[in-house]
Amino acid sequence: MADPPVTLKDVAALARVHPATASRALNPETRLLVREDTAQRVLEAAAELGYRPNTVARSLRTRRSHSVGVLIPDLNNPLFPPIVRGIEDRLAAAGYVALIGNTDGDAERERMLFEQMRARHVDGLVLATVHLGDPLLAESARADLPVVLMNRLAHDYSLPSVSVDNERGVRMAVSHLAGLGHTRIAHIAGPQEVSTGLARYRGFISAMEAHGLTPDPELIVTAKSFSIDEGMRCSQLLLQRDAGCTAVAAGNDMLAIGCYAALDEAGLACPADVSVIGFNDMPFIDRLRPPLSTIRFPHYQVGTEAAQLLLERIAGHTGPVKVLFLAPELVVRGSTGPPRGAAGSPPPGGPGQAAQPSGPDR
Amino acid sequence: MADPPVTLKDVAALARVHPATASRALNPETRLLVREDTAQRVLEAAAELGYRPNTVARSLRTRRSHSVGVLIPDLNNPLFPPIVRGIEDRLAAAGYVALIGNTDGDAERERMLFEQMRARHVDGLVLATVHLGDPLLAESARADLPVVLMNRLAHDYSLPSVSVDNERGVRMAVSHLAGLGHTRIAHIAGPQEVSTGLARYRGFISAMEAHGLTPDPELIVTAKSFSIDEGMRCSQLLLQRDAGCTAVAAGNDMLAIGCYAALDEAGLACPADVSVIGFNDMPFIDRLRPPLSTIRFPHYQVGTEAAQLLLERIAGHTGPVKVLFLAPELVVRGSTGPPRGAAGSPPPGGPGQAAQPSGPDR
DNA sequence: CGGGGGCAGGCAATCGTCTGCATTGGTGGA
DNA sequence: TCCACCAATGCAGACGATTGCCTGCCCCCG
Repeated sequence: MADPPVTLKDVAALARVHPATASRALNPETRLLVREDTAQRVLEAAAELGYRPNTVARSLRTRRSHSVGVLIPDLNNPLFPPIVRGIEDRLAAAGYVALIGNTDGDAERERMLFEQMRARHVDGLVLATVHLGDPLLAESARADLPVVLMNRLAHDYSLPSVSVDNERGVRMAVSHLAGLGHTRIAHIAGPQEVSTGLARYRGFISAMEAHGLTPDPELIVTAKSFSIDEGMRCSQLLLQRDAGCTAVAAGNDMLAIGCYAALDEAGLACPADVSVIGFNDMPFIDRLRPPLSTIRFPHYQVGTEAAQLLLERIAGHTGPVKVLFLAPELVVRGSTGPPRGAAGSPPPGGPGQAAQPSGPDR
Repeated sequence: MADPPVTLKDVAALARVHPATASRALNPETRLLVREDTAQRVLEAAAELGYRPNTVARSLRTRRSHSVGVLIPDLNNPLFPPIVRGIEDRLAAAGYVALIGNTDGDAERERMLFEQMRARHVDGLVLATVHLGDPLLAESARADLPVVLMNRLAHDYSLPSVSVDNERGVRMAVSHLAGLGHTRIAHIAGPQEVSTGLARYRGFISAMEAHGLTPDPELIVTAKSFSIDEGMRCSQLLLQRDAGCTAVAAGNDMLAIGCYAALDEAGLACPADVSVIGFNDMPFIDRLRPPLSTIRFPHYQVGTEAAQLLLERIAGHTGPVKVLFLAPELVVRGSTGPPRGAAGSPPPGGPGQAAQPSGPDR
């Protein structure tokens, strides 16, 4: 019933050559070691039999699995699907596949998955889960396992990584709000143990100062995680303090969603009472009411670039470490407007307005 | 620099046994062939050296890759991340990994990915992309490759599959709308080449009849794909026809989002002018304004069950084919209410109301 | 006419693990 | 005392592809 698997030996037999010759003929790298007509004969034989090389055997011999591990916090976070697709697409083009692992932010799970990946002899790793000073990095180095960081960075710049320019993104957000006339701008910061949370917090501080505004500690709350619940909790805190904030720059879109919920609950209107701006431009975030103004970055491209960098390391490119920062972009939608009673510029865009190229942020 | 990899031979040497014995001691299945104390010695040696079996070599020998292929249309469709996580989690518990492939609805891409999977000697496949009468199914059968269908079904019930009870789900939606007093209920049907689109369409027809309502062809539009754009196009068509519809049962949530956009554009309010109900209860769909009423089904569980079924087939369970239908559930949110001017029952729920157990749908 | 050189392709080892079969040593029964 | 038998372990051959090395063979030049 099941077809007997076709092996290299079968192909060789049909082409009347030694398996070794067949192997060489089939491999583009070594084809030139074989006479043109012989190679042709082998190729035909392979086609006729429907030969498919056994990747497993090949891997054993060449010590290349042509697979890479990808560790992310949670695929359910809408941020990741596009990134993962970027990775997978780029990898597929090079004959690689990705093994996805979800850590759920749990260090133990992360370690377990890491072991799993090693056992499967992945040729490299893309890590989106790294905490500042993660022990996995040292271990990967010891094992000579190429690693690329994504989205988050290690504390030094010693590893290839792809990330968005978080500082710059937040500056764009703050500039936008300040330009609308806001002065009491709050920040819901992400967790400070991960580089994105930290970078955006720093960006916020420096952007405020650059605009001659003093960041008020009363107006800064730090979330324990990038989640809707935490966004809500932090926003409630902010509202309770009653420090007169008219705009909120959230650490990411999830936190912004939580902020929406808190405003709703408090009977406040967005953007009439409080403007909100997010970060990431998650898929479907433009379908909220009001559509969320946010900082976009090219998710898919983060994935492709990360894969590209990793493939280069795997191929043995040993040049200087590349650290890529992709440019963020301000997307003005309906959640940001001038503060109540301001005689300033009119709201720059209604719902559904097209993205606006990056504003004057430096 | 790089650690020399620890092999079975190394472990055997340290434990002063033959590699074969070490192998048997390490494998729970065969451990009882080895004397207790010997096994213990081997285990200790393995632990001391940090031995990790080479999965590649093992696969070559046992012809089990401990990996399965998962073909889905597009990971960016929010429906899939939870399902994929379900699959991955269940598989991981059994020592398997998933290779994800995105077909983008393209038959050629699908075929290519299928070949890729076969080349990698996956032990089985989970297919969420099957078109009615897909040739891949025959091919998998020829290759003795276990297959589980997900979300969509083949036209006969000859393959293990996991799916939601679509007919019943739509009946629940229609019952809900009819119960609110709607009689002019439209349906935006999904593509009829895939079983979900077809089943929901049929469910709609029969549900209407069950409520003594005649389904008006004027009020039924078929989308070419489950996308926002198509939902918008179909809704516009519906509104142009001006056939007096007061409620729309969309083939899925994406189509419903498109419907929102079309209503917006036409200056109509939901649910005051037109009620809308979706299908799937996608993540974040409850954050729309108004929050979308919809039919929920347990995404994650679809994934775990599919993985479970596949693992059973892989393990050689050869019993009767299981076809699983998971129960849908009506989730009433803010997008459905009584038709304008109806003196009927008050709207059953405001925004954010909790899910309501399945209504009287039969 | 002899030897050097280069091209094609064959030979065989190897990657690390598993497993059918052979071998050992010990035990119990006739 | 001898043999049959069992349990525990060793042996060696796969699994399928790759690759360093070697052998022919032909050609060219001296």
